Amino acid sequence: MVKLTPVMEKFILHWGEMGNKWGINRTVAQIHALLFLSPQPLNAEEITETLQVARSNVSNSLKELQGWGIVRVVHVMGDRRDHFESLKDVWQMFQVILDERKERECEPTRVLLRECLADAEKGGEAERYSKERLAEMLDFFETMMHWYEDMRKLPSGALIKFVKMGGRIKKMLGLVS
Amino acid sequence: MVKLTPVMEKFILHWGEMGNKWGINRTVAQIHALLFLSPQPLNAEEITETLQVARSNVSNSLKELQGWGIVRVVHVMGDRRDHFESLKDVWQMFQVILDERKERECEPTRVLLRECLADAEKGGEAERYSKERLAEMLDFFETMMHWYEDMRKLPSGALIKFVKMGGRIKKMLGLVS
DNA sequence: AATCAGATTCTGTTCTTACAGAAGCAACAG
DNA sequence: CTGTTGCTTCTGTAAGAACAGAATCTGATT
Repeated sequence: MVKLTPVMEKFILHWGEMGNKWGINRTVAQIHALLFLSPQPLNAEEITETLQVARSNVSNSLKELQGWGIVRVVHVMGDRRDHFESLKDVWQMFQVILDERKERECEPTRVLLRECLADAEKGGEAERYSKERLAEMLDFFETMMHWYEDMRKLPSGALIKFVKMGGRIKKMLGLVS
Repeated sequence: MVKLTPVMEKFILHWGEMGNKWGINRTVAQIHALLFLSPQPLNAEEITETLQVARSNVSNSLKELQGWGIVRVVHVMGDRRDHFESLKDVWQMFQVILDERKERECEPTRVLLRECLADAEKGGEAERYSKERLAEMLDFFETMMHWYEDMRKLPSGALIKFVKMGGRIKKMLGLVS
């Protein structure tokens, strides 16, 4: 049985709320928070007891988290049960989440926008204005997604350094604009 | 009465689903999409008819959208009714949305993480590991939020140019790292 | 093969959120 | 002052998501 410290509890609850606001199931997020804070991998039973939710719920939530790629199964010697651990590197974790949301949500939107624009071609005058607006929207998506892919490819050290540069970017922009 | 073209309908429905996945009410997102695609501001009645939802629902959703700052009221000469229009500039629109989510969701998380770390100080050994993990998490939030604020401050033209540079950033990084 | 531990899937319940329609309120017009 | 228009708030209902517990499945052990 995992005894939650006050700090752990506080964070886990908040993370659940956060998840909720971003369209992620509350207990899924809580389990993620728990695994993130746990020094050792936990098995499903332990999670059940610690968070006081049904075993089945934990099972499904863990599957979801594995689907996102931020939790994985590990095995402990002499124990048949699956144990679960979260990615611990925060940068990597968010990168994985962003990758996933890009594929699941942005990519389909990009496709749809392209379709809409193609349809709008055939629609003549009636679709003129929509076409304009959606073209801008598509441009935005394309641009951002490309940009993300470029950043994504950087070795993670370089990326972090880059982001941490913050304000100094301005000067660089001066150089190239 | 606004007659939806096939393209408008397609986009509005998709935008509703999108919104949903990101924790935004489906009809709120649909109304936003409709206003985004509408060449003229619409009044509540027109929205009600076009999307086939209750008047009250439209009223509340519009308030929500105004709260986010991406829809505003305008008035038409000789018409007492409020009319509503969406921001039309996509870049500006997403900037506003990000600003808002940063304040509503990221900022409180940053605060909470700071609190957790302070609490963890007093917690002694029991909180050692949590402290480590949460410190990294806080660092991530601080870094990203600062970075966003820096980018945010750029004149929008410069920002767009910057993002559109995409891959060439790598070279610049080479320069400074 | 039978049993057991562990994990998943299924089913019905509960809780939440979204929503329609009614009622209420405010501004204006006659 | 009264009726009308438009908007918002309130209330009950309905749809959907989350969830507990039961049932089922898997595969390891004896």
